[in-house]
Amino acid sequence: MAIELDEIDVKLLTQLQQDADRTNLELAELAGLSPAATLHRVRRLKESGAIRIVSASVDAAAVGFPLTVFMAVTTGNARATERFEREVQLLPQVIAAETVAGEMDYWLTVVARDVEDLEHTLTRIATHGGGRVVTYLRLKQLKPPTPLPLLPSAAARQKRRS
Amino acid sequence: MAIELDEIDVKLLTQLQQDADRTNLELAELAGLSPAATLHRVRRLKESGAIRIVSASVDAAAVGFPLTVFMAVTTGNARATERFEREVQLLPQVIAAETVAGEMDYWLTVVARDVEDLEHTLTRIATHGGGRVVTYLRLKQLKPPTPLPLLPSAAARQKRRS
DNA sequence: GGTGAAAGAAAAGACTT
DNA sequence: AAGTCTTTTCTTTCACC
Repeated sequence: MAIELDEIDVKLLTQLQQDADRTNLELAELAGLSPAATLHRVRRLKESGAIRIVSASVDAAAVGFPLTVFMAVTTGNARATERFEREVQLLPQVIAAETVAGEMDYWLTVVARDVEDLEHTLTRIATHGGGRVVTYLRLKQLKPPTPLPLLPSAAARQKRRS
Repeated sequence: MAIELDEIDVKLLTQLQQDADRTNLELAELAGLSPAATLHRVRRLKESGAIRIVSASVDAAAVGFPLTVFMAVTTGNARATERFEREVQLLPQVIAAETVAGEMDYWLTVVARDVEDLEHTLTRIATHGGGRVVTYLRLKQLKPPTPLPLLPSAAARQKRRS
């Protein structure tokens, strides 16, 4: 199931999660590998699906979205759920949505230019299948996204020993 | 406050949020701009802080973390809060944390290799300042992270007209 | 702030160990 | 699977608009 990673893969993935805006040469030096081998490894990590995408993280507040709100939502019957899921896809202010198991059914990330914009999105959700909706206004990042605490897989360690 | 963006900036930011793993040449073509001008624009967007970081998004499940859990947490007094915030920074399984205003005080993203690993993290949080803790097991992505619904700023539109 | 051309750097590929 | 070398391609800088 899980992709086998050796020490070098772990190094590469950890670096790339922190900063993917480096040249292959810099990355090679950080990993203690030749540039060609590094290129090959990184390509394999992308092809295997370990690396999903490389993307630029934009500062929402800096580009006109001072409000970020997290919303926990429940839906009722199947009809409401379907309506809700469709609305989530349609609303551009909903920049991410997850299905969850627990006290609520969905977790949304919503951005807004101002309170009016936010209220509009909230209303749309409430009137399109949203049942109970709990909102949390994002105040600040306490811990900015960190790399996954990766470890070389047992198989990779074994391989290295041989 | 907000950085002024014109139509081209919006195009570039939208593309880079979706895929930053393109050459400057490809990006230039998508934006309808010369490679040199594109390079200049992107550098400015990074320097201005509109682009925070460029990073690789790793598939947690694919690299050995089949469980992702969101946790809403409240803390009690100032002492508990301080302990909690310290613990969040220390636990590598907590890969992101936000301070929020609303029914709860914090929103955490936690990854785990198995149920035992998850239980360990939960216990650490509960015993280090965590008050009420509500967990939501992530089932699936309903809407994968989309680019911000950016618009050219009024000033930039004005400029273009002149 | 944009364009176009030239120099420098990096990535991709073939071959060797 | 990794290292070296060569070719190709991209990035970067500069002068000019």
